[in-house]
Amino acid sequence: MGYLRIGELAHRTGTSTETLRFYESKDLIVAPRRSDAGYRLYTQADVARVDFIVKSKRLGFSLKEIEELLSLRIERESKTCGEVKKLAQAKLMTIENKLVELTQMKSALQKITDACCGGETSALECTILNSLDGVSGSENYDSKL
Amino acid sequence: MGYLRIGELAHRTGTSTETLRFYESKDLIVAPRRSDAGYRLYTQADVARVDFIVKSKRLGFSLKEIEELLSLRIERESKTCGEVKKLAQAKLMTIENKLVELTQMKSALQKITDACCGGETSALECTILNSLDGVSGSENYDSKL
DNA sequence: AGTGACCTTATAGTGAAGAAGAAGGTTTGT
DNA sequence: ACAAACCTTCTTCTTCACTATAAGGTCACT
Repeated sequence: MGYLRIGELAHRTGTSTETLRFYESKDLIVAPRRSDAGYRLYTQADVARVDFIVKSKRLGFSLKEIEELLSLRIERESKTCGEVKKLAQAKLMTIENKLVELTQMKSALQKITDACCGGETSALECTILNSLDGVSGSENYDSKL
Repeated sequence: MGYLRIGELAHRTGTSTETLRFYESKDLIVAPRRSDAGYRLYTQADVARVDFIVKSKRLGFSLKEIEELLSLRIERESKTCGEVKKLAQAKLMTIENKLVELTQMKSALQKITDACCGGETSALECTILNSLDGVSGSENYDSKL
């Protein structure tokens, strides 16, 4: 009891059974235990894991990057603690960069909605690019790890 | 003078000439004026536009969504002001959602790096999924416009 | 016993976003 | 004048992330 079959997991995470099998083949989700008939049986932990994958995808991470994020774990006795920390910090920088860029985009969009239909005082022309004026041109950002 | 050829624009934006022609074919960048020989001649405005495209891609927007963002412009006499505002607000919500999720991810990663190698007090096991514990399971987020 | 909704593997196909290559014209430096 | 480094269009190829199809097994219900 308490186990989910693949269709139910797909439903709960907004994915599809094909996608879930695909993720398993890519080692993004651990191969779950099987029923006598060979059906995949998932747990709540799998729901959380798939939710994380879906979220991360929305944020522009590739499946490869998501695998890296999911593999981040500190274990006692781990010999690779330094590596974990290094990778985690690299990911943190990536995320902080995304946060900055998203925030810029947000304020640009807000400028547009604020100027729009707020009365007859609206600008002659306002675009998202104009709204971003003076906010970082090309800043030679390098996302390579 | 002042014009860039396609190679230079590619270099400045961290893209490639093929990518820029591809974006033009997809109407993400406006077909620029040509030299007598037929070479594309770009301006600073094009640099900003391509920079925006590159940034937006990093944030997980598809080329189709980026086209929508770029088409957002308020013009005086515009008959579609209401639509502009509606679309801009929808995009704003998408962005705010991304901001929330990124922020959660950031603090989860920070938990990991903080716990890691800070001494012998590190947790038995800390993963990004554990760090996200209690922070929104599946929240039925619907990104459809 | 049969039907329909589920599940299995394996293989092939799709769409997005480029990347690579062919065949040729242009520009710049020496 | 000629080579190197640009540029042009057009067509084909690749990678990623699914998506669909085929052929069959399982489960619950009537």
